[in-house]
Amino acid sequence: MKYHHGNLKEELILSACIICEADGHDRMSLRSIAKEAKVSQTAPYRHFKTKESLLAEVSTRGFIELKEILHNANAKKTLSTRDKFLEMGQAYIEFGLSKRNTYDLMHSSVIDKTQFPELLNNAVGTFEELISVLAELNPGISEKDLDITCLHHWALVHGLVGLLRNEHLASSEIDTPAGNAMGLVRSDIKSFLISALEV
Amino acid sequence: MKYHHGNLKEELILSACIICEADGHDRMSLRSIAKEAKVSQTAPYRHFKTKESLLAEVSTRGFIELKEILHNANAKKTLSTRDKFLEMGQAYIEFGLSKRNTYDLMHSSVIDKTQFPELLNNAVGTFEELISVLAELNPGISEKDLDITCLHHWALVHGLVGLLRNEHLASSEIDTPAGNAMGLVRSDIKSFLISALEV
DNA sequence: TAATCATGTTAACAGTGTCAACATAGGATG
DNA sequence: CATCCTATGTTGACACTGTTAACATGATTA
Repeated sequence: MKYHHGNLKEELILSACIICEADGHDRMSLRSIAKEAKVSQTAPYRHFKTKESLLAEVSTRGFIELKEILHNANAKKTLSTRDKFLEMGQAYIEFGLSKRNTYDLMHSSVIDKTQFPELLNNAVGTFEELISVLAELNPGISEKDLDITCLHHWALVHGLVGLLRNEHLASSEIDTPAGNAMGLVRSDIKSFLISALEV
Repeated sequence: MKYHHGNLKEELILSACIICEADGHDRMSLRSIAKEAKVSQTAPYRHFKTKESLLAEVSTRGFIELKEILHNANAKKTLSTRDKFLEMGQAYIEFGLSKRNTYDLMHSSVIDKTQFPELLNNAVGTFEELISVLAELNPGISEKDLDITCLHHWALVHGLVGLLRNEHLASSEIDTPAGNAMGLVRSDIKSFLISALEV
């Protein structure tokens, strides 16, 4: 057993990503991931000033992955602009629902993004992927209107993720208008987007 | 100093509401609110099985307050249906931004809503307030379409709250399209709603 | 009056983030 | 090659957390 691990920082981040997604960031302890890396409980402090800064790293990677997903959707050259836009919306929602807890962390207030510039940049970058399709979709639109339209659509998909994430409300076990609507939308996200975005 | 407090449960809930809003639910400790009530650290356990169930109470009250706010907006008889709808949207967003941390808790996954029926009912009830205006605004709409339209608008305002909550992104200190858009929308929520909802 | 039961307390447990003090190893410098 | 420095690891400790068990008190009720 060698004293120095060699690749501890990266391994801690990867473990943290897995545990955050599996259990939720609030149930992740530094000690448990240190244990998993077979390292003492304070070893992570050589690489991360606080728990928050490890979480910031996890969050950053989440945004990077999301950005890539959106970028890939946007890069499907066989699709029309409209379809690329729909594809991005759908991809966004699917990311939010499949990486539920990670998505949660990314929008959580436990991390002060101003203290982690790289995180902030990547978070803002999500917006820029959206901007690029929307600009293509609305030629001649003013910059201001473009920004606001973009925020509008971001809010829509972000909000939908937030509501659908709530399995309790969305579950069809509960026969309520809210539950029914969520069931319907969840089963056919694309149709919902088409009607909601009116594109 | 009397042994029995007399009104401990209610006082704990009120303290919890205040602390949750002030510091965020994750920074609230049972012990600290017990201390504030000048009671031993385990006294709360006579009234709440777990910390989660106290938080559930706080969340429930949040939904009740939100429902009332929406109901009041909807009850302004001098307004047209359209204006009542806009008023509700604006009231919803303002609640989300002013009761930032409470709103956070209400949509947090730390509470399993299926275990707290009253909470679940009140959460779902928010939807029903929205339903009622939307039904008035779209006479003859099918129930299914009504539910989905409602979810659509709920997602929009919910998502907007989520994004604007993120002061880091929204702050105009950062000169990015996202930051600019958020600044604009934040300063005139009603205009945004009018254009976004196209009503 | 006596018994019951809701509501309080104290003591303890395992778990947490974090810090200070110390240990080790490997690379840079003389 | 010897030495020192620095990055990276460890141990031990602190104050704090949620939670439980065992016990105390006092109001209600039989």
